[in-house]
Formats: sequence, structure tokens, C-alpha cells
Amino acid sequence: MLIPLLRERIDEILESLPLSEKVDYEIEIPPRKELGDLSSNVAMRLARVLRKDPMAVGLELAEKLKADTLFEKIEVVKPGFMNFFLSSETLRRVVKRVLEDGENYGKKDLGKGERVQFEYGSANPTGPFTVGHGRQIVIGDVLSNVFRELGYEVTREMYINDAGRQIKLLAQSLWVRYNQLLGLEMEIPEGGYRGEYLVDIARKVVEEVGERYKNVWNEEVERFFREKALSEILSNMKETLNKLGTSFDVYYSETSLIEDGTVKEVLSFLEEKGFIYQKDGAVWFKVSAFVEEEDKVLIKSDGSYTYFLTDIAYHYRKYKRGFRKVYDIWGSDHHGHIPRMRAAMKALGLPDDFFNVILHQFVTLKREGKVVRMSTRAGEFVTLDELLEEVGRDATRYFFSMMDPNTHLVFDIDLAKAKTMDNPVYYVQYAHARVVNLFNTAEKKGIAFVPGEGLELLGNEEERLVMRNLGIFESVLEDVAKSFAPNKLTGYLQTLAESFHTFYTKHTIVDPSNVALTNARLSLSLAVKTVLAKGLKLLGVTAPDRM
RNA sequence: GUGCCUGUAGCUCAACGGAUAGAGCGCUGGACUCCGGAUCCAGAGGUUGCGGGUUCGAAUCCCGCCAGGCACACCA
Repeated sequence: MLIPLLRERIDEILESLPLSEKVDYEIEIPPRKELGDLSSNVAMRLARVLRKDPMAVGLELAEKLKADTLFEKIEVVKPGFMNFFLSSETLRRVVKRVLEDGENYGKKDLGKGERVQFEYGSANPTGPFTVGHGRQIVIGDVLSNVFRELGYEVTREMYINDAGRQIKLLAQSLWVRYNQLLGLEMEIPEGGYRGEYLVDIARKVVEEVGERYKNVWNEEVERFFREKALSEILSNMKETLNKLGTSFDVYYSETSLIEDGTVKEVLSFLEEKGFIYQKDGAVWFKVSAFVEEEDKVLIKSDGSYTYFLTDIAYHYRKYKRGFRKVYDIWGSDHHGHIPRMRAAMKALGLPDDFFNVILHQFVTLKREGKVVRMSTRAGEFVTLDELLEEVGRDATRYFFSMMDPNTHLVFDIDLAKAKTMDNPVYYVQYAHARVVNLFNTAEKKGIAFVPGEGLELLGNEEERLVMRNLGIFESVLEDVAKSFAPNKLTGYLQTLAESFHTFYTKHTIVDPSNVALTNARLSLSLAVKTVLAKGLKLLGVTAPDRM
């Protein structure tokens, strides 16, 4: 609430000035605490428009603002930064607000109920989730949580690529495993799936049908093995999601788009508009009519559909379903797919801001200091499931949230397994547990806590810093949503936890000889606990009472 | 070869075009007989891959190199 409060004051002044153009400026957290609670570059930006000296402009602004009780003092320094020192009274209002709002603190209605969709985790259902999927799922999950918090109506969706060539290979691969279990000598087909998980599924098949399909291959058998593989793998995926503490609202099948006529609908629409043509026995889409890219095939010469076509149909269907913005989270290997999808969206006449992609870079696994290549086909990879088993849900989620999606991250398996990763999640969780413990102690010492009473006693340096940090929570959430960066939330929680740990170490909070001050400090601690719990919840990480 | 992403402390990562480039781990040294030491305080550690440019101001934007990842299918 602090940043909007300050912005309001500054805007008021700017509006009273005769300006030829709008002045954009930022309010930020100063790098060092000697530089105040909040700072702004407004004077420097305004100086550019007014063609005046930034320092002079800053001093003028400060003069107009300083009467406001919001501030204790305002400093204007070197290049023209304005540093705002908030009055303790202002800061205490933050605590009051957190206590009043409780778990609703930070909630907003920016989205005004707009229907948006996050699509992530989408994968060929040909094997277990990899660590890379884990990163994507955590990013998508956290962003969904934050958007929901900001007033959007969010649907989390996973697209199941259950059509196409790879599914046939999957069915064959499973069938081979099945026959191998029955003692036949067979080889996994070229390009097939060699992972151990298919052996496990094959074992179930043997239990179920015995030797009925031994050495028999026809359409009916293929359908049986396809259905079996898909349902087993999907149910394993859901189990993994469960371990990760999440699930999707919708699992959308690629096949269903073919069956319900969406693909046909899209095709005839594009044909009517003249965006497709025939060449070499295939049907092509005129990507080049929209962007500088090569045209792409929609229907192969053997009559089957490409992934591109069904994906266009999928997004067309998304719009029909009522989503006004969709956010697809893709691995960076799909970046080449973006321009042609954009072109297709345009061809369909969908709004420009409808289709959005958030790319994330790959996870590189390191074992014994060496890079491990992940490949589903070769069956050599560390699965998300294994990772969760090794390091647990909280650390996994926190770790993936911590990094900017756009960084190539190096995941050291040995470090993770040894649990010496020193994941900062413990640091944040510990702060939460500490507050809980304070209340246990207070109760033991017979102190009757009244939330919000005696706040006027708060005002030393450590308390002020904690209050300031509490007061920027909602701005952090907006930042996360604006830049699609969950790492801004983890960074914030660490900062808040740090300021609390420092406060805790330096001051006695539960002091029976000073009940009033104890009450004030417990109120502050409770506010910290509330925000930490809220932040951790958005990350999908537990906020333990004890550790 | 063309396009996208990345290059910051020994390692993993931060830093809306802003102030003295910050954390954690690791390293060195310290902390209340009292609320949990999974904590706190301090120190060492940097030519932000290299070279130009843009401006009041560049890790960030532009250009050129170098290095790594990814993509360039009638695969998904």
C-alpha cells in the first residue's frame, strides 16, 4: 500500500503542473537503508521535460510534499533522486492494515474478473515428466496463483498431445515390452521409447490380458496398447502433479479437436479467407502473408494433420471458450513456433493481445560435475518424480520459483540429493515458525495478546524496516504478474524474512515486564507471519509452525 | 549459415536505463547463561565475456566480435 500512497501524492503535484507531455517515473526501494524507505526518479524525468536542473526540480517537489504527514523527511541527492523517509505513523498503518485484512492482504481486482488461461506442462504423454517440465509447471502454477490473487479468473490447463505419429510409436514400444516379458525376442522400433516405465506398464498388461496379444499386431491391438499407455502414463503424471501439490483445471485432448470438428472448422475458415493452398500433395498455410517466415504444412500428403494445425485449432477453440487472454508457457525449443502461431491467430481474426507466450530456458542437469543430457526417447533422464522424492515438494517448488524463467539454469543433482543445497526456502519458513513460537512463549508467560494494540510504540530502525517491507507486498505481486517472474516473489520473501530475523535478534519481543511493548511487537510479528504465509501459499510452499 | 536466449564474485543466482553492481553457498573472524543458533554481525572476494556507440547516467539499449544453449521438417 505504500507505493500507491506515494504515487498518489506525486501525481497530484504533477497534475497541477502545465506539462507538454506525460511524465513516466518509478518508485522503488532504495539500495541502502540510509537512502530512505522509498525513492523516486521523478525529478530526473520531470527535469527532462522542463529542461531544468534535476536537483532544482527535486527540491521544488520536496518543498511541495514535505508538509504531508506521510513523510518524516524528504531528501534530494546527487543526480536528482528523491529519497522519502516515511513517518512512523505511516508505517504503522501498514501493520494495522495487514492485521485487518489478514489473509486477504495483497488481494486486488486488477483483472476485474477477466477470463485468462495459463497453458503449461503440455507434453507428449509418452513418458514421465522431466525436471524441465517441473520448472515449467512450477512457473505456471505460481503465475496462475498470483493472477488469481490480482482478480483474474484463471484456468490452468494442460494440453495432451494424444494424436500424431509419436503415439503410434508409443503403442508399438509398449507392445514390444509386453512381448519381451512374454519371452519373445523383439527390438524397440526405431525412434521408439526405451524408458523403464514402459516395462512397468507392460507388466500390468500381462497381468490383465495374459498372452492374448502375444505376437499379434493389428489395428485393434494397436488401439488397445495406445489407450493403455496413454491412460497409465497420464495417471502417473497426475500422481506426480499431486506430489508437487498442484493439478490442472482442464486436461485438453488434441484428439478431441479432431473429433469435435474444430480442426475442420478452422480449415474451412482459412480456406475461405484464401490463406491456404495445395502444393506437393499437401495443404499449406500462408505464414508468409503475415510474417517473414516460411509457409508451413497443415495437412501432410498422407492426409494426416500436423501439430501446427491442431495447435491453431486448439487456440481458436480457447477463444471460443471465452478466454480473452491466453498465456502459453513453452520451453525455449518451441520459440520458432511463435511467429507462425501469431500469423495463424491473425488469420483467424483474433485480437492481437489474445495469444501470449512465456518462454523459459532449459534446465541443465549436472551429476558429479558433468552435464547429463535428458532424453525421453533414450530413457535416460531424471524424472520430476525422482527429484520430488529426493528433495521434497517445498524445496523443489522454491528452487524453480527462485530463478528468472529466462535463465539457463544448472541443476546439480548431487547437491540436491545431499540436501545441502541450502535452499533459502528454509530461511523463509524459519521466520514463519519463529513467529509461531513467539506466540507460544507469550501464552506460556501468561500474556494476553490484543492484535493491533499499542502500535504507536513501534518505530525503531529494525521495526521500521519490517513495516516498510510489509507495505510493499502488493506492489511485488503486481511486479510478478507484469513481468511473469515468480522469482520476484521469492526475492521479496527473503527480504522480508531477513528484516524480521534482524529485528528478532536485536530486540526482545516477549517481555512480561513490558506488556504494552510486547503487544505491539507481537502485532508486528503477526503481520509478518501473515504475509510470509500468504507469499509461501502463492508459491505452493508450506508455512510450517515448527521445523 | 540464419534467427531466438544467455554470458555478472570460486559456485548457484539478483539488480523497471539510475545512487558505492547485491544475496546465498563456500572461505576468515565474531554474537546475549535471557523469545529456537535452520539465526544474527563483520571481513575477504568483481575490468558485469571483449571492443565501439547512444546520454546527464549502461550489467541493462544499439552495432561488431567471442563463447555456450536452442531452433531452423509433410516431428511434436
